[in-house]
Amino acid sequence: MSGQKRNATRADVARLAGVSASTVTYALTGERSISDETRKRIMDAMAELNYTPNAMAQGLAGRRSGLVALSFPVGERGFESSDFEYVQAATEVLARAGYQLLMWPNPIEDLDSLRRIVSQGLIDGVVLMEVRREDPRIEVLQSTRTPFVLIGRTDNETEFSWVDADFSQWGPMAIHHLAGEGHRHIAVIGLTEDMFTAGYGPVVRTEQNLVAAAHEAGVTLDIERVPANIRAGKEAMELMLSSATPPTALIGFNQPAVIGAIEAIVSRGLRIPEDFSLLQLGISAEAAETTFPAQTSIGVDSALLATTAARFLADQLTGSSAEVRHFLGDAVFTDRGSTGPVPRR
Amino acid sequence: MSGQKRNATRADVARLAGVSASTVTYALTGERSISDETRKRIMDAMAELNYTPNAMAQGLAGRRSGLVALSFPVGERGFESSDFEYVQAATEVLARAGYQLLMWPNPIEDLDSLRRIVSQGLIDGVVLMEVRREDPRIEVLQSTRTPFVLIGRTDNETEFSWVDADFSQWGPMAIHHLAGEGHRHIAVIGLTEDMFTAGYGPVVRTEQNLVAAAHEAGVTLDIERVPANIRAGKEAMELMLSSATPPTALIGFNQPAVIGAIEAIVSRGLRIPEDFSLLQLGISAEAAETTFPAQTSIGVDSALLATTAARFLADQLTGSSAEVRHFLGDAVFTDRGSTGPVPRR
DNA sequence: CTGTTAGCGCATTCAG
DNA sequence: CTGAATGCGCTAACAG
Repeated sequence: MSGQKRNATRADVARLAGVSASTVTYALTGERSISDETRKRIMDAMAELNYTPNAMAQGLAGRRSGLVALSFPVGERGFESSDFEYVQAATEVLARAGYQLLMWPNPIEDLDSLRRIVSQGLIDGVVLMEVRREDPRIEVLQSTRTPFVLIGRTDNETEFSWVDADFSQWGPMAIHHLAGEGHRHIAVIGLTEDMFTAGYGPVVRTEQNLVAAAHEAGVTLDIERVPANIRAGKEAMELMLSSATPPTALIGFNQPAVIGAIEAIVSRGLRIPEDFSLLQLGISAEAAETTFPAQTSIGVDSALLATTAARFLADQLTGSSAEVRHFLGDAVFTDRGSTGPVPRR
Repeated sequence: MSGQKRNATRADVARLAGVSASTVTYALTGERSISDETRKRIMDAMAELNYTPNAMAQGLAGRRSGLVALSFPVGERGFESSDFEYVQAATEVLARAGYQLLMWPNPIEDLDSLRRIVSQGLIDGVVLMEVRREDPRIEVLQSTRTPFVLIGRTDNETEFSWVDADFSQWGPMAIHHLAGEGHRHIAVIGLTEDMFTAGYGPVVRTEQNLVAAAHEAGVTLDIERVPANIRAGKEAMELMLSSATPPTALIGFNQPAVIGAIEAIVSRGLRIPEDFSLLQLGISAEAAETTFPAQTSIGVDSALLATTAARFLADQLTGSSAEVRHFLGDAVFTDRGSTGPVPRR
């Protein structure tokens, strides 16, 4: 048992196959034609030696590492169960383009680490998640000339490629659905403004469009903006339900608060959806199905967003498209049975 | 505007500082002593040129890449909100040891990709999450001689380093707490057996210890094992509550099912904790606080586990400890107000 | 305390 | 269709 100390190198393969080292490279890349005969010998030798090209050497000699980083600042809001859809979809698309996706968990503020890792020549491109309206990571990537794509938008929408949900559709779709069921007085539980402005830029428009659509449909809105916690949602809902003309439906855009709202609704003896309709915006499937009752929702196809972002980046990296590209994902309605016709009184 | 085409190299720094190239390296690593005078000149030159060592070249020439992969098969159960604690803690510990943590999202079954990435010489070590009782990734890592540490245990506990929760403490701690509040008849909602055996190895012991502790404390147990979904939990709880001698407390080890159980409890008009006590095992803080009411729980300090795992691996990588090491994290009780004294009838 | 010299494993000219 | 020669940027002996 000598124990193979080191991995086989290209030279080992060349020797065993009886060809020159560069021929092995060409057999691998297909950059120039090779006789079937020699190719087979080389393939056999590679298999026998269990050869894997050394990524460092490839990276040094060539210009690319084959690595793409997904900047996923986990501290930003923790993980959401749906996030894995993004990751899986992006991983797959990039793999087909010859790139490995690695998740970079460091916080948005950790710009030094980001600058370091992209300056090191380790990373060919970056996909940014949890994008803020003004995102400091962008300057780092631009100044290091690193290709990148955003999942989300900054205030500056034109300069770089991004994909995002088309929030403008959400409000009208929600109103249309509930108004269609006869609801005329609808409660809205959103986020407090500071949450909005912090990073959730385009989301602000959701509410604007929602208000406009309500006007148009002749629906009265009772809007509460509360912090993202259960208690706040419960209190807000109790308040609205105890008004002289209580709402018959709730549009939520604040997951924890809606859980509190459900509690308030149920503890009043109201059944969902028979007595009260519930519709939530922008919630992951798992989160929507983890409450009781499950929540009918309007959101975006996360996997589609991620796939598109990955394709944008891959095209940029392979040079097949250098232009700035944008993509707005359509709103997706998912019926989980929490809405119904307005109750007859 | 010439536009700096390429990044500055070590040679550029050496030239500007008027020293030899290797001296620059030593100034960086501190592997040998350097006069303050020259060090300063070198540092200045690096700053002026905005120099960052090329990771590929470092990796090729040296033996290490400085990269550690966290095998985090996201498809396994999606993300849990608490997972980011693992990641952050491990990232930090490894950063201090000079390693960058990257998350590797590919599925457990994707052994080819795993083999490829570790054979490429890109990855110095691996931390495995979502460990199964028989985990195929281990063979790949062993055969490629890649250092690794498990978060979780396999059936084979002795051969490799791991960290894990000390599940054996959970049952007794739960019984002790509830018995101390006077509860004598306790419901248990666990997972169906196939879920156990699939991957959740040591967890089986949790129930064994729980049963033993109940015997000792003179507590009667009503155990239901159900699939991990809301409906199953609701039905199980309704069944148990409608028995002749209904339980006064619930120990849950099945997050979705407990949500259903809460629904069943509340809809009977029972208040938590005044009329009924609820205690859940192994739940993340966020999940526990996202339900209404929040759930008192017994679990493990995830960050501590991750920190320890990272330290084990770092020691292995830096050679400061080659031995196999194990760590069992103590049970942690977190009171969120869902348990109380048994109601007087 | 500092400089010189070999490679690390591979991609890519350049020749044939 | 194939081989030989250079160099990617750096580490680590080896020499002072």
